[in-house]
Amino acid sequence: MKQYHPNEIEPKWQAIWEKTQAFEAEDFSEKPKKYIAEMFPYPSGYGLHVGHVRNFTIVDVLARFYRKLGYNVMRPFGYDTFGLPAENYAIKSGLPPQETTITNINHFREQFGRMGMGVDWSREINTSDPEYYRWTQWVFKRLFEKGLAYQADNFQWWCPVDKTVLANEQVENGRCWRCGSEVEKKRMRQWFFKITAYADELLACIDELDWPEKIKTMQKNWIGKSVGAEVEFEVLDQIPAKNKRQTHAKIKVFTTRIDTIFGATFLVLAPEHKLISQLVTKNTTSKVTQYVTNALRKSEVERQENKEKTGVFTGAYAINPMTKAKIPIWVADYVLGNYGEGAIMAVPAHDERDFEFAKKFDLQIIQVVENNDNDKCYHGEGKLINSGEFDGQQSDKAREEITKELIRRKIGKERTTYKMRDWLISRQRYWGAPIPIAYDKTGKAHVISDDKLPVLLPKITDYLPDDSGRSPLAKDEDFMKVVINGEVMTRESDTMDGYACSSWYLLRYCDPKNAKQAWDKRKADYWNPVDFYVGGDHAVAHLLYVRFWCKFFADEGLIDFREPVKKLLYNGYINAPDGKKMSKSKGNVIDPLEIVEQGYGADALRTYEMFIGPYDMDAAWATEGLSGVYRFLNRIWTLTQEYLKAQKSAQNHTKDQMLSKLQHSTVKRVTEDLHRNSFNTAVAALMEMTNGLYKLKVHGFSKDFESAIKTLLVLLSPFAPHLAAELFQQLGCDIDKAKWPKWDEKYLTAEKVTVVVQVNGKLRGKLEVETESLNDEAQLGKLAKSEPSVKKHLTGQKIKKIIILPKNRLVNIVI
RNA sequence: GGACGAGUGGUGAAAUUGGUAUACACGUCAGACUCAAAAUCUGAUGACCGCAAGGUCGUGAGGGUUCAAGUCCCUCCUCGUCCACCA
Repeated sequence: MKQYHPNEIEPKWQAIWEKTQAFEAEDFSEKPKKYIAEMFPYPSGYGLHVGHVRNFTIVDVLARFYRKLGYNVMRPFGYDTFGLPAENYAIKSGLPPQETTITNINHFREQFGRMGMGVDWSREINTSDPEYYRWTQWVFKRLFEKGLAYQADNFQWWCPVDKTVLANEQVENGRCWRCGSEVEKKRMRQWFFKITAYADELLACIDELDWPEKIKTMQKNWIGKSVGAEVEFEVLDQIPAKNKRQTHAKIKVFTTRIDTIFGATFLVLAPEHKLISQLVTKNTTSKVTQYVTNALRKSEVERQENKEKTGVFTGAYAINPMTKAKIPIWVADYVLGNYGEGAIMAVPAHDERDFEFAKKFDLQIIQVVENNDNDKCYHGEGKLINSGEFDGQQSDKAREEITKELIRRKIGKERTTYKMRDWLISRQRYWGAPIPIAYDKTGKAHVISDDKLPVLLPKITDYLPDDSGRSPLAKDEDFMKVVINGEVMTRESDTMDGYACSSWYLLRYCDPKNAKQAWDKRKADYWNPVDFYVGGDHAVAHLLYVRFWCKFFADEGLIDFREPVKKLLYNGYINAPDGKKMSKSKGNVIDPLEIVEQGYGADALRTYEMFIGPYDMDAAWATEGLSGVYRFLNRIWTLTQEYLKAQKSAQNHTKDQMLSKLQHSTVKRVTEDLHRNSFNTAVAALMEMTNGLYKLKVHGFSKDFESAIKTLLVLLSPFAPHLAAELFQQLGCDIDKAKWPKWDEKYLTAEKVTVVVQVNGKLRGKLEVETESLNDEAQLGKLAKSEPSVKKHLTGQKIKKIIILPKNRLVNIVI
C-alpha cells in the first residue's frame, strides 16, 4: 500500500496549479464575486514565518471554499516593498534596496507557493515598481490639487536613529515604531495629507462596518472627537516700559467644559505656544526660556514618564471674560502643543490635572459645580454655583447658554476638535516614492504633471540617512534639477511614507497592468469592496488610511463606493510554545518551510494552523498538535488506500443509514462553520467524520463509501488542497470538477432520538423514542415520569409543572 | 487612569438562539500487533465517594433572574491588548 508522503504529492500539485493558472479571476464574470485578500506583506529578508502562514491560510481557505461554491473569486498577492524596514535591511546587508527587494520577493514567492496558496499570479504587484508608484505619485498630485496635500512648518516627531520624521500613527509610547528609539521633536517643514478633512465621515461610518469591535473602538478613540467651545482670553497689558500702549494680545483656548469658565483661575500654555515670547517680563524671561527650551528638548518618553506637574509663571495676566478676574498665565508641559489651541483655561476645582497643578503652585481654586460628595475636584455634571447669572443651571444646559453668550460677545464659538492629526507623509529617507513636487526660485511648490510621471527614484550609491533633515536624494544633483515650462526648478528630495503605497493597492489588484490609469473604474467597482480582508496588524494606521483614500477617490468620482473593506478578519498571532512572542532576536522563530521539509507537509501545517484555535485568538505553537493533525490526514490517506484496494469487492448493498447521516451532518457542519469563520470546529467535524468512517468500515466497504470519501475530500480541500486533489485523482476523478456538497435534512433525522429528562433542572434519565412520537407531548410526559431512574426522584413528591420541549428533546419535571 | 477582550479538565479548546457542560485534538493509562521498539489500530480518561448500581460537586469569586445559566443582570478578583496629561 502506498504511504502518505506529502513531499511527493505537494510539489506535483503545485506545479499543476502553476501551469494551468488555476486561480485566475475573471473581470465582470456573470458569477457573483468575492474579493478576498490578506494585508500584503513586507517581504523581509528572513522569509515567511508561521504567523504569515496562519494569515495566508485563512485567506486561502475562504478563497477555495467560495470558489467551490461557485463564486468568481479574486485572491491576489503582492508585496509592500517601500519603506523603512526594507531600507534598513538593505543597509544592514550592504546591498542596494533594489536588489534585496527582488531577492526577497523571489524568496517569498517560492515559499508562498510551497504553502499551496491558490493565487492569481497575473495580479501580483510590488509597490516599489515604477509602474506602481507612478500612480502613487498621481494620487499625491490629485490630493495636492484639491488642497488635501499641503506643507506645514511645525514641530514634528523625529527618530534620531532612523533619521526621519514620523507620522503620529508611527510613534508608539513615544518611541519609533520601527527601531524603538525615543523620538524627539524637531521643527521642520513637511508634507501632510489632510485626513482630518474626513474625520467626521471616518468616524460616522465606523458603526456600519462588519469589523471587530476592538478595531472599531481603537479607530474611534484614535479619531477622538470632542465637541466643545473655543474662547478668547484678553491678555492684560504689561506695564509699558516706555509708557507706550501695546496691542491687546489674545489667547484662544479650547474646552469641553465651558460651563466651568467661572472657575477658570489661570491659563496654561504649552511650551510650543507662539505667544510665550511676547508675554514674558524682564523678571521671568530667563526662567521661562529655560523651561521652554528644556521641555522642547525632552523626548516624548521623558515628558510622559514624569507625571509630576511642572511649570513656570510667565509674568503676564489675562482677564476671565465672565468673572472679569485677573488670572495668571503659566507655561507647563502637561498642555499639549498640537491639540486644540495649545492652551487651556485651568479649572482646578473640576479637572484633576489643573487641580494637581494649582495645589503644587498654590493657585486659586473656585468651585462652580455643586456636588454632593463635596469632592475637592469633581468632574461630573451638576448645578452651577459661583457663576453669576448662570447660578442654578444644570451644567449641560449651562454649556449651551454660556456658549451663546460668548458668541453674542464675539469672543467664542462652538468648536469640535479631534485627537487625530493630519497624516505626515514626507520621509527623509531614500527608499520610497519620490514626492512629485518641484520648487521654483521663490520657493513655490509645483506639482509634476501627469506626462512626467513617474518621478523615478534614481539609483544612488550613498543612500544612508543623515542628520541634515533631508533625504539622501538631495545629494543627487542630476535628480534635484528639473526644467518645468522652461524654468529650472529644484525637486522635493523627501520621499513618501510607505503607507501611502499601501493605501490604494487593493484597487490596483483589480487592474494591475493598466499603463494608462491607476485603475479602470468599472473593474474597481466590479470587485470592490473587498469581501474579506485578513490581517493581524495596522489597526489604526493602514486601516484608517485606506478608508480615507477610498472616500477621497469616491469624491473624485474615481470609484462608486465609500468604504473599501466590507468584512475585516483580524487574526491572532502564533506565539512560541512558551507563549512568548516569536522574534528573530529571541531565536524562537519557527520556519514553516522547515516544518514542510521535516515531512509534515504544507497540508498538515495549514490544517494545524486552522485547528489551533479560533482564528482571532493568539495561540501557542505546539508540535504535538501538528503531529495530531498529520495523523488525521494520514488516516484519510490510509482509508482511501484501503477503499481502493477493496473497491472491486465492495458490496452494492442498500443505503447505509449511518453512513448517509454521517456524511450529510458533516457537510452541514463544515459549511456552516466556514460561513461563520469557525475554522477550528470545521476541522474538528472533518476529524469526526474520519473517525466515523473508520468505525463503519469494519462492516466492510459498501459502494456508498466512495461518495462519502469524496465528500470528505471536497470538504477538506480548502484546508489540505494537495491531499484532496491527489486522493481524488487516485479515485479516478478530478476535484476541480467537483462542487461543494450539499446536505439534505432528511438524512439528519434518525428514526429514534434521545430525550433528556430532568427533575428540577438536573439530568436524571434518558428516553429513546421514535422521532414521530416527539410531537405527542402528553405521551412524552408520561414516558418521562415512568422512566425508572426518574421515577425514583419523584416518589412522595408533588409535581408542580412539566416543561416539555420536543425541539430541544428535553423534559423538565418541576417538583 | 481609560477603552475593549478573556478566565471552562493535566494542555489547546467546543457548546451557533438560555435547554444533556467538556465535542475535536494533545497528553496519560490500558489492550491488540511485534522477539522488541517505533508506527498503526482499539478502548478508558473532570474531581470526589462507592465493589457496583448510583450519588455529590463542578465553567475565576460572590450574589440575582429563570422550570433551567458557561451563556442574561449586579458586585468583585486575575490576565491580556490597545490608548494614555487630548482640556
